[in-house]
Amino acid sequence: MGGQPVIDRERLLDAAERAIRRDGAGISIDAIAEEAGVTKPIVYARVGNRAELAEALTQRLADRLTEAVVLATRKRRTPRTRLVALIQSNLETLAENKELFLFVTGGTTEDRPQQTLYFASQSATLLAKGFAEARTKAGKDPDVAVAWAYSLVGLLNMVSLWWVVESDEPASKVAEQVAELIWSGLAEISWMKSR
Amino acid sequence: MGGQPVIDRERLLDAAERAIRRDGAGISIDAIAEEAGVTKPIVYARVGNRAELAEALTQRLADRLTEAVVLATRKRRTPRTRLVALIQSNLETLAENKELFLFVTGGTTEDRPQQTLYFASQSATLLAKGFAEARTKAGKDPDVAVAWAYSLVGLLNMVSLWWVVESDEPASKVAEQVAELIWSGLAEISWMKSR
DNA sequence: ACAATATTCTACTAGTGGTAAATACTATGC
DNA sequence: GCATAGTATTTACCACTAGTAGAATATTGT
Repeated sequence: MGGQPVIDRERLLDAAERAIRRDGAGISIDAIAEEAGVTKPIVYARVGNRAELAEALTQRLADRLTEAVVLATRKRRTPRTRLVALIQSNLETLAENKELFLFVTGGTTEDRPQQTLYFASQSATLLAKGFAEARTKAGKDPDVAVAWAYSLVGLLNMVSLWWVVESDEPASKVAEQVAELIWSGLAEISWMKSR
Repeated sequence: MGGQPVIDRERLLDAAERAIRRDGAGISIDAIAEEAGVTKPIVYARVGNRAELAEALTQRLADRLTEAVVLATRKRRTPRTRLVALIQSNLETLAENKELFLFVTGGTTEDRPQQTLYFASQSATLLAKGFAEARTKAGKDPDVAVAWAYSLVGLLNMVSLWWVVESDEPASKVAEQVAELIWSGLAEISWMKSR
């Protein structure tokens, strides 16, 4: 009784990714459906409205990101080199998934801020956990963990966006520069004369 | 020959701000026109399309932001307290202009990433200049300045977004926490065991 | 009064997200 | 083999928005 679905949710998300990669973040649901070889209502039946589509792709991108980061940091020995590797793999992964990144954090969904926060929280919660542990172990207040996590995720996001869209420098160089900031902070160079 | 314009560009931008404050970032151009007591084509004649409107409001918000920061940091003596003041005033100003902030960085304009970068660059170029000077003075490579500037702007943006949308903590507390990270960096607590 | 001209509004197009109702398809019971 | 029940899919539509062309209106110089 009844026909078989012609395409499942994962295939549809694959098609959505392809379409976004090809036509950019401003893609229409119709175009995604066409890429998948079906019509619009199918997309709504499988993945829901545009916000839910963005959410699903956010999940994918976040997974891809943490996977790459884990892979890249695993080989490094010292915390400092792990930090550089983390940043660099972040840059490179987001560059490889540029349009998807822009769709996920930018898309044309009404509740963009929520979307951005959702994307951030995927990475931030992990980080926050690590921070809280490390701070506790170091005998310091672990309360800073959440704020620090969002800080770093925001930092990485913006640097990635800037680098992907505007910079020509190699990822390794930018990663090293940013690592220097995150690692040592601003204390060394006492700037801020008036501004 | 010919009548006087019924409303000038600045008044129109004022009206746009009011409308956004009232109805949120997803506001339509029609609604903005209505708030201004005119019709849509007037908006296009005065400020251009949606992207240009966002750009103009971005400029306003960026100015407001730097003004507040300058005012807040002026009273502080030490670099460290100035940093805290900078962060806190950033948080508070963006909270006061919440919907405008969301419109500017989120809006529903097609080229959102460009828009976000534009907003960021408004603050970042200033910062970058300061960093370059300070680094040179400290005898270190000033090449890091741009990456650092975007890093900090991204950090501030995300922390602000998170704080404005989700956090209940007082601004002063979050500002202090974030300042600690930016000031001293991660070196102290050698985290990053595996992740 | 009248013409020239700037200004504004009305009315429209094109395209989007989203949905309801009609249609095509497939497996089963007889 | 064939009707039938139930599901998958599509067609056709609505509501809304960005953006624009051209009609209508008001103002001012002569």
